[in-house]
Order: sequence, then structure tokens, then C-alpha cells
Amino acid sequence: MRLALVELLGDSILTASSIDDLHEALARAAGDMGFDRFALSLEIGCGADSGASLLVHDYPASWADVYIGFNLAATDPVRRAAERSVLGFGWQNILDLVPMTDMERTTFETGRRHGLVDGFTVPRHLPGDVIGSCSFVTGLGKSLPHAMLIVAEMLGAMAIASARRLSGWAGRPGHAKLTDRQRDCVLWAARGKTDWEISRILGISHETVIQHLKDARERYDTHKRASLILYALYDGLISFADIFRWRIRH
Amino acid sequence: MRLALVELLGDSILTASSIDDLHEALARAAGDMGFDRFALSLEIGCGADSGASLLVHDYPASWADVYIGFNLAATDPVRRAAERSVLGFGWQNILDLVPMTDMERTTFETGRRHGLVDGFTVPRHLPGDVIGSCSFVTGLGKSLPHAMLIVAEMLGAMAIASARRLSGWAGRPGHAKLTDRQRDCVLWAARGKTDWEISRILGISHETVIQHLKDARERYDTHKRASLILYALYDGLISFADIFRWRIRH
DNA sequence: CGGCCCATACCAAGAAATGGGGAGAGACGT
DNA sequence: ACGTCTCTCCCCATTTCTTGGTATGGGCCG
Repeated sequence: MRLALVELLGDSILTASSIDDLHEALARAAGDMGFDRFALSLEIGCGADSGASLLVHDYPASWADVYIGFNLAATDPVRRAAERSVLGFGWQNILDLVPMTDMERTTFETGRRHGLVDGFTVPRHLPGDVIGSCSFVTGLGKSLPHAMLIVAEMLGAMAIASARRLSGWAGRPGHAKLTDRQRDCVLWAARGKTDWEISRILGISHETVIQHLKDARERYDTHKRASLILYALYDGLISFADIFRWRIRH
Repeated sequence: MRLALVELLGDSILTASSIDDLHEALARAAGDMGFDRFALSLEIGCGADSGASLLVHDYPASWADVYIGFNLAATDPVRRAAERSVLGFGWQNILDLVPMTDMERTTFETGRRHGLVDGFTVPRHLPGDVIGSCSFVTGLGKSLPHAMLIVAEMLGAMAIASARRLSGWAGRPGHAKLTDRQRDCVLWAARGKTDWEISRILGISHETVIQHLKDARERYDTHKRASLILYALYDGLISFADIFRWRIRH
């Protein structure tokens, strides 16, 4: 019974007491589900603060060397798709989530030649805290175990939660918090307005807008308008919905 | 068989063609799992002003009125825990995730008096995009259907994905495509580099970087560097991990 | 009360981005 | 062979952003 599999394997993943434990538990889980390999990736503590990254996998060493050596993560479509999806996805369906550049296609094909033919990736994120994904991969001459994808979805999520716990990251120490007016200015800046336009919109002087954005940049310890916007967006102070003003119907 | 339940109910949730459809599917799912009620919340924007949100639920009207009227979301421990958890959690375990203030305890107790005694909440987030949670709730004299929590975890995630799609967030067609080089420049711009710094990093002339960004802006029909970055981010051409990762390594 | 935060307003100088031109080399497909 | 696209490079003028200051008034809290 598949659900018993979730509970059994899930327990060993959630109670792992070390990264090595987790490696072992995930390797067994991947095998039991009918996959050949796994990879768990965690980016911890992104945003204005620096954090750490964690990578646990049993990919071929040849591929791992190439991947890390040439920083292929930068052109890995799987990783990027993982940040645009709420649910797990098969690698065949990546194009439904994100467009692929030529470089990314190359990275994907290179992986395939190293034996990473098809896979199922489970994304799980906490804004301002962690960006995680867990992939289960099949090799040559094998197709994804479709009946097991639901199990993979659960186990992948558990693996990410477990890795986050093991990494000892207690969350971001302190959000840079903006005042209401600062946030207003950042929001309108994100909407593409100039300082002068913002001043007309908010009914305050041009110099005041400059001052608010100056203060906001300082709080985020950055010198760039674009970075300020990105930090505020990542922290959830503003959102794409705010920026593009899309209306959600009820 | 419980996993068959996931597949059956999950299908009706994922294929819902309207919010009303989704409401109906979730109500049936909650009942079939042994819960009494459900609430699905999609948050777009943490700021109070235009922060669009989607709320689908079958909570008692009396509670909904109080919750919205007094803006209890601001002191709802369930909501706050949902922003700090990777996996679904039972309301009994909220204290493992976040400390609770007196006000939050009051909100929690008030909900309990309105018949929301215990619950299981599934969080699911996409940084810069959506903060979602789906709760399944039991009433008086009933305990959580523990065997069904895994099913709830899956169905809750599906409900969030479905609601996100229905709200018009997913499936935005017509991506402007950038060339590889344009994307490189946008990415480094998102990392807070000036045009001149980008030229040194990519080993090309300052003028060329300016040209690439000029072309990229034109493709997205914008006149602002920040907007260009946001569009590329929204379209999935670059990601938060792309933007922030390099910091982690150095 | 004095200190702190917030919002408001102003000035000046330098750095950076933007918009308007133009141009050549190489790849690719029809 | 021709057009299209990409990547590369350059010039100029103008706008916008960034940084360094200063300053006033209001509100809140110990």
C-alpha cells in the first residue's frame, strides 16, 4: 500500500539525525518508489541576509563535478521551474512552467547524457527563509513511476522540512522593516514610477520621496533601487499583485 | 484506499473551473476525510492597503464576520505558523512552530468558541508571488482524523495550486523572450550590478551591456531597469535563487 | 521632560541609466 | 543569396538616481 510507504519512509526521513542519515533515508525512499536517484537542494536564508546552501544527492560523481564546477545551477531549468510551481512536476512538463533558454536546454541534455533521463521534482519554499527542491530521477530505459508521484510529493516535502531542521537555521534574525511611507514609495517605484511621479501620486514633494527611498535603501543595506524592490518583494512587503495591480475576483 | 481518495478528490479540486466549483470540491473533500469545515486563503501582498486576497471557506458566518470585521488575521496564530512551516501542521502543534502572544491566544480561543475546535493547516508559498494556506477543521467532540492528515496535506496543496490558477496568477501567456546574453545582463542587473560592472563580469564592453539591456527593455516594452527585472522574474527567466545565490557562495 | 521615530522638505554634486543614432561579423534557415 | 537574428561595439544628449548634507514638526514612551 502506497500510503504505508509514505508513513514508513517519511518517518525515517523526518527523524534523520544527520545529513548522512537523511542521505541514506532518501536513497532508500527513491529506490522503493521505483526511482534510481535523488537530489535535495536547499538555499537557506536568502534575501538581504546571507545564508547557506545544502546539497544532498546520489547523482553520478561525473555529473556532480561538472554541475558544481561549471556552476550549472545557474542554467538549470529544473531548479528554476521549482521556484514557479506549487506542486511537484515531471521534467517533461517544465515548459508549462517556464520558458527554456538554449543554455538551459544544453544543461538539461548534458544531465540526460549523464544518466539523469527523467525526473519528478518537489518544490517547497518559505518566503524569506528557504528555497528548497527535492528531485527523484530515473535513468535510461525507464519511465517515471507515475503511481508513485504522489508518494514522491510527500516524501520530497518531508525531506525538505527535515533538511531545514538539520541545517539549524532558525529563520532570519530580523526583517528589515520599512515604514508605511517608505513601503508606499518602494511599491510605486516597483510599478516603474520615477521619484517625481511618485511625489505627484502621493501628494508629497519630490525631495521627500527621494528621502523615503534613501532611508529604505539604508534599511536594506543596499545602494540600488532595483535591489531595494527585490528585497521588499522577497520579504513579502510588496507582491507581484501589488505591482501589476491585478484584481482577484471572489 | 486513502491514496485513491487523493487521486479522486484531487482531480475534482485541480480541474475546478471556478471558485464555486472549488468551494464545492473542497467541501466534499473535507467531509470525506472526516473534517467538518475548510478554509482556503490566498494572500497576495502583506501590506494592508491593496493586498488582494482570496478566501474560500465554509466557516460559520458569525465567525467570518468577526474575523474580517476586526481584522483578526493580524492576530491569527494559524496564519503566522503557516508562514513558518514547510509541512502541514495540526493546530495543537502550533507552539512548536511559533510562540503565541496573548492576543493570538485570544483569537484562537474565540475561533474555538465559534466551533473551530481543532484543525490541520497546509501552507504553500511561492516567494514574491503567493502566500497560501488551506485548513481543514473539526468541530466539538471530534478529534482530527490522524490517518487522513497525509491526504489533507496533498489535497490542501492541490487546492492552493488550483486557486492560484483560478485567480489568474498562473498561465499568463505571451512571455517576452530574451536572448541568453540579454538574460545574463538582466540577471546581473538584478544582483545590483551597474552596467559597467556587468561589462567587467561578462568580459564585454560597457556599451554592449547598455545595448543588451536596451534591447531587453524594448522587448518587455518598458523604460525602467527595475520593471525589466521584475518582468523577467515574474516570467521565470530569472529567479530569487539566481539573484541571491551568488551572495551565499561569497 | 528628553529621546526616538516618522513624515515632511530642501540643496548640491556626481554616478548611473535611458533614448537616439550607427555599424560590422557570424550563424541560420529559406 | 538574401534576409533575419544575435552579439558585439561606439557616440551623444538627457533624465534619473544616488549620496552627502540640513531642518522642522508631531507623536510616543519611559
